[in-house]
Amino acid sequence: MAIHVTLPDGNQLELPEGATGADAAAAIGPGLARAALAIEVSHPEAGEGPEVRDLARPLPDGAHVSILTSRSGEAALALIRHDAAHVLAAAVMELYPGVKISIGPAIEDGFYYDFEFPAGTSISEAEFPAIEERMRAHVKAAETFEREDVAPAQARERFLAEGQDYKVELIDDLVAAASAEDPLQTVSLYTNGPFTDLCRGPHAPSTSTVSAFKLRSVAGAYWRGDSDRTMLTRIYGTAFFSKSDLAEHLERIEQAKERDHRKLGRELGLFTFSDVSPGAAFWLPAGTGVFNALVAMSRRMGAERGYSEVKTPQIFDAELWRTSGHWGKYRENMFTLTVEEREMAVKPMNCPGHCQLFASTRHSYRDLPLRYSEPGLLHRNEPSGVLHGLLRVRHFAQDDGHIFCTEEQVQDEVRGCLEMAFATYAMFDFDVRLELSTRPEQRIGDDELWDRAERKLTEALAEAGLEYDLNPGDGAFYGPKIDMHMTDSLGRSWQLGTVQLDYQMPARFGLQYTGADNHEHTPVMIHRAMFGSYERFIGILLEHYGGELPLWLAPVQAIVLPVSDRFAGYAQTVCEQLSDGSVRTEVDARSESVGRKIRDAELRKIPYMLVVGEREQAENAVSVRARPAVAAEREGASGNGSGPAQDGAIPLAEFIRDVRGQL
RNA sequence: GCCGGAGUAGCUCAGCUGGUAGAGCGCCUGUCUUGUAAACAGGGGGUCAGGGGUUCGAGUCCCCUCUCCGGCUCCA
Repeated sequence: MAIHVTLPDGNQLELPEGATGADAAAAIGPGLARAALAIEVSHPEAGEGPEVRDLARPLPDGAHVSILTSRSGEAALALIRHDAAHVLAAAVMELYPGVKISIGPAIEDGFYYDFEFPAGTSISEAEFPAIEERMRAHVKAAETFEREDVAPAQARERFLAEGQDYKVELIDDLVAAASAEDPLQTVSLYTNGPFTDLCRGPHAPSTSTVSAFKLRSVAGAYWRGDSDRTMLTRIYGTAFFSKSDLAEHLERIEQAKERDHRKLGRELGLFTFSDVSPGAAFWLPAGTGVFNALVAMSRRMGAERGYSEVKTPQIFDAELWRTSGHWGKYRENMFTLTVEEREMAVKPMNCPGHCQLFASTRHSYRDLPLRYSEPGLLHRNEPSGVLHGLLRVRHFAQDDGHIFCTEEQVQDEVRGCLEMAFATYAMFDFDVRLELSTRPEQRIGDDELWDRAERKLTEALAEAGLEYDLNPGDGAFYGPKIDMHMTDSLGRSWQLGTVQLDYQMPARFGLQYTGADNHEHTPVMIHRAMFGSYERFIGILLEHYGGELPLWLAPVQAIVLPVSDRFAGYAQTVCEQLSDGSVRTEVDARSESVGRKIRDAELRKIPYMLVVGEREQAENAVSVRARPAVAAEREGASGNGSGPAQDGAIPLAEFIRDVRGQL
């Protein structure tokens, strides 16, 4: 009997019955046989989707197969990273007798393994060299990964005897998860050298492929992600097929550190942090300038779209938060205080204040939609461990807005929010990805209401012709939402704006409007933000642009550099004329060399450097040096793609006109 | 909040097993009067995160607190 499998090019391969992936590779060619790591098998007729399997497993007749080698991209990398996790566990078990192992998967960019070390043993990066040395020994030994399928009870007994409680729990859960009609027959064990692990697989034939690896960091991680359970020690590492790929990856990480917004914020003099107010940025003048430029943009765009800016208090009686529902669900994250025996809280969001505003007067359906905006200052008492630069703070400002409208208006309003969001993001070169989050398990309101709300969001997305990912169950407890995520220049994803439908809060606050039927109705509330928080958005922008902000956002847009003290007067004139033309300009009047002034301006990433001396003064001109990104944008610039663009002296009036055209 | 690590001048960091705190850059002053990424010289600057302890003596060892960093959990 022979079996037939189909190769990716459509050709059929005939193999003896019982042939394995390795046999298939060998049948195709000896080179491939050597390079093969695993095999992707799918069996469309049997309804079996693609699955990566060990080369040693027999192939089913009629399958479609594809051999994985080091050139198979992410799937192959994930395979050897998982191998590396086993090698790590093997090394750790040898070095630390009594250690308990839990799980060790491949992840994006690498792998980890979670351990419970014996009491009194703690691991730090100082131990990495010793662990890596043991790992290298296992790799050098080219230990084969042997798969064994055994009865769950047998595996359980084995791990129980070894004191591997986490493995026992995993087996128990696997057994429990299987149905009574279809009980779990076997679990698979993989052994490399002295180490055996409960593992679904697959693995490469041997540890020898894991040649370029590095342990990266150590961290705590809760067993099964549950904060009520044991904190395990997680060791992170990464692995590649070649030393050069590894080196390149480590280099990228170093470059990312250079773009860290916390570092850039300090270097560019934008903001600072202090022990006296953890989780809150102190904005320096330059950073405040960036902040205000964004606020101005938000105000302008809001005004163009029928928003009315409002201002509401920072501190409210607890009663308001009881009404909104925050007191019950969110109290731990609010800053509370007692004022003359009244319990009060600093606002963590603006919506209840806006509801209060709405309730302050009577409304007719003719007033709707009513769109309030407020760059509101918020405080949220985030747990200390989660604070992170500008990206996770306790004090921040939101470009917040709330729309009160009739149910019939919801769809148009949601579409309007999406339009505003895309108009906002168009100012930056982001790729924006949308996510629709639907009803969570914990929710208020009946299902009919949720059906309607979700349908309205879906239809608004469809009308706007937007693609989106569905995120079932991730909506807010009061309504479904559309979240907007961006991918930055380093490929990381960040959540920015949000559009949330809320049928609950208006009802809780007893908000009403008089309809055309002369009856009272409850409005629908839409919560929306484009930036999310200004702090977070600026942090993301800094990392995205590596600190080189677009011209219109740069705190200082041009700096005038007189070549000597004699031209300070002319420099001042140039500065004033630019400032009059709304270009944020400074003069570097220090008695320093031009080279020095250029260097300092470059380090501050100031878009335009204007050198002025004898010739410029005589001709009422400036010599322009521009940072590459800005030069590329500016018409007529002589930038050659790399390096700074330098024009000869051009008339000051012409420069001002050009720059204003760019703003 | 949890696990681990760290905190020395404005910044980046050095300071071996305990013996009265150092560099570079920045800053200030003076000289230089500068043509596209760092002129030269001199000077000021630190309760070594804060508090407690051990010791004849603590930046260094121990304990507590705070903050930061890397993760985990969380982000309604």
